[in-house]
Amino acid sequence: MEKGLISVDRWGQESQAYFLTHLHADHTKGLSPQWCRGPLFCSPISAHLLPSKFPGFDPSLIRVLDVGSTQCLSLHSHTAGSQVRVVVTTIDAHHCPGAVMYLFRGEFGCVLYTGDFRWELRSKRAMMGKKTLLEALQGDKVDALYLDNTYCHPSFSFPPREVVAEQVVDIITRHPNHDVIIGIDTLGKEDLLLHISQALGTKIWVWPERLQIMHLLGFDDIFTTNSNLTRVRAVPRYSFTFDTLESLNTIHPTIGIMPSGLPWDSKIFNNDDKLHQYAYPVLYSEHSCFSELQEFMKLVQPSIVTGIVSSSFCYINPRHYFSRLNNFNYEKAESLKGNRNKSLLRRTGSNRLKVRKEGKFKIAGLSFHRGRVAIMRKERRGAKIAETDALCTSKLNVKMG
DNA sequence: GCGATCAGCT
DNA sequence: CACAGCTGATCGC
Repeated sequence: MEKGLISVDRWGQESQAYFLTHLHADHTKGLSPQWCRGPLFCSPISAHLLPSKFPGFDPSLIRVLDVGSTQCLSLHSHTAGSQVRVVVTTIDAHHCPGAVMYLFRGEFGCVLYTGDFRWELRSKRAMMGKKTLLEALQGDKVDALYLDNTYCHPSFSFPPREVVAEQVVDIITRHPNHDVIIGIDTLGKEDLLLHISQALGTKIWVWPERLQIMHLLGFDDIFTTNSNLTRVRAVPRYSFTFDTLESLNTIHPTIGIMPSGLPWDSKIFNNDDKLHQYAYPVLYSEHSCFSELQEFMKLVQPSIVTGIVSSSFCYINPRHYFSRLNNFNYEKAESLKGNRNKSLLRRTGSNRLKVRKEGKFKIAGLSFHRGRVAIMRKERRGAKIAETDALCTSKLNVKMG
C-alpha cells in the first residue's frame, strides 16, 4: 500500500487516515492528548474509552466505525495526485473491549490488519466476525496480512476462554476460606471476571481507576472498590509477584490466579524453581493460539504475511509454520519486516550505581514509595498505585503519611 | 518544571 | 522468555 495513505496503530508519521485497533499501550505509542495529525478511526468502545486514556484529546478527530460495518473513504493519494477510494471493513477481534481488525480494499488490493485478536470460533462473537470477514472478502483472498503472531509457535496451545473461566471458578470454589487475587491489565479479561462474579454470586474488587473503566464499559454493579464486600480482587498484573502473594499470606490465606497464554508466566510465582503453593497460573488468553492462527490462515489465504508482534520470542516468521498450508510458499515471499531480535540490540552491563532514594520503604514486601514523576503520572491518569497501596494498608492497618 | 523517551523490570 | 505496563532516569525545551 502507498506510504502516507493509511496508518494502523502507528501515530508518529504523516498519514491521510489513522486507524486504532484497540487501546492497549503497545498499540498507542505516540498517541497523546495533544496528538492531532489527522482523523482517527476506531470502534465505538475505543472511542468511548479514548478520552479517559488521553484527557483533552480533540474529539473532532475521532471517526467511529461500527463493528461489522463497511465504510467507503475518499483519501488523497500523493503518488497518483488524486483522490482514491478505500473501502474499510471493521471486524470484531475478540481481544479486549473495543478491539477490532481492519480489512482495507482499494487499488492496492486487499489488506487485512488483525491487530491483536483471538480466533475462537466456538464463540458466537468470533462466528459473527468470520461472517463479516467472508462477506467483505467476497470470495477473494487477502493479498497482505498483518498478523497477531504473539503465539505463532506450535508449542502454544490453550483451551477456549469459557473453559478456562470455569477452571478458575473451580479453583476459587476449592478455596472457600481464601482470599483470591487475579492479575489483570488496564483493559481486558472482563469476561473472565464477569463469569466468576456470576458463578460465585460475588462482587469483585478492582482498583478505582479500573472501576472507572468498568463503568465506562457499562458494568455498574458487579465491581467495587470496597474490599470488605468480597474476597475476590482483581489487581494490576505488574504488582502481582511471588513477594506480594507471600506477604498477603502472612495476613490472610490468599491464592493468586494469573490468567495468561504464556506458560512461563508461572515463573512469576516461582522462587528457586519451586512453584508457589498458593499460585495458580491459568491459560486464559486474549490472543489466538497456534491452531487458531492456522484456522485463520486457511480462511484468508494471504499472499504475504507480516507479524505485528516483534518480541524476541515471537519474531519467527509466521510463514515458516504456514508455508505448507493451501499450497502457498510463504518462504519465497518478502522477508518479515520490522522484526528484529531485541536482545541483539540491547546494551548490557550498565555499571551505573543504583541509588536508593529517601522515602522508599517496604511493608510486607510491598513498596510504598512514590516518586515525583509517579505522582505526576498519577495526577494525570488516575490513582492506580495509591489504591494498590490502599488494598494493602486496609489489610495491614498501616497509615500512609 | 514538563513531556518524551529509554532502560530495567515483571 | 515478556501478553502489557509501571517506574525511575535522563535529556531537551
